[in-house]
Amino acid sequence: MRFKKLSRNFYNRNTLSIAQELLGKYLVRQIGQEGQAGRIVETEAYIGQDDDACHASRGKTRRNEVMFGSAGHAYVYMIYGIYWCLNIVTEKKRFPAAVLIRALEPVESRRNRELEISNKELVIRNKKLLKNTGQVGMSRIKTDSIFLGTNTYTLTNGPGKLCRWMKITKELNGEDLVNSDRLWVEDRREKIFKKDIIKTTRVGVDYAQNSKGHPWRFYIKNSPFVSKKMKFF
DNA sequence: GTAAGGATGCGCT
DNA sequence: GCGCATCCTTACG
Repeated sequence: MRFKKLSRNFYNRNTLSIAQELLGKYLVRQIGQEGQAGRIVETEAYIGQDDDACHASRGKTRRNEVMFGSAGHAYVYMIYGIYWCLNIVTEKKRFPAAVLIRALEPVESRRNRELEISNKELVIRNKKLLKNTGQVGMSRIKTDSIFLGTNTYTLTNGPGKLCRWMKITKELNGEDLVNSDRLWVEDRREKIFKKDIIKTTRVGVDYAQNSKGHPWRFYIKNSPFVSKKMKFF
């Protein structure tokens, strides 16, 4: 393996720091010889029982018990009867907190056989294309694109969609991302600067009277892959 | 462009 | 029963 998986120490910290530092890291899914990787471009923090938008706010249940365990594990839950969402557990044991992965920039799919382009080059290439044409080219994930009948652009710009693309389901609930060979996050040594991180309120938590206004959503400025519609130009 | 509604499982009151 | 950390399609102007 070329890149280092993020360690327990990375996850066993303050959730707001982790949510921001996960931007620019790479989520990797491996299924036998197949797999996908995506650059994380959008996250949200859910922190403890005082956060009334957090699933753990009303205590420990069968669904959310992973959040109460040690950091670095996957908390996967079903939403609206159709979609799965992926969180990564943070903070010390017994403190329920996690980071929701909301959007990726897809960079690899081993169902394609074009593996010669480096991720860095691909990201640069996408930025250039975006600047010049307002479009993003994603030749390497053509197979998935055709399979889903949609643009690569809109393949992973939402928590439900990225799980669909990566085949993340209940099966991975509780998976230890520090040791897993099925799902992990790796550092490809890309630095995201503070000035390029947008902080705003979390999506879909209007019901949370106390914490709905907290600026706990983070995304990479100007990324066309975030879940909310972006204004170009 | 915006708005409304449907699909659908399951956790919680 | 109700409502959800979603997403897509349809119906408007």
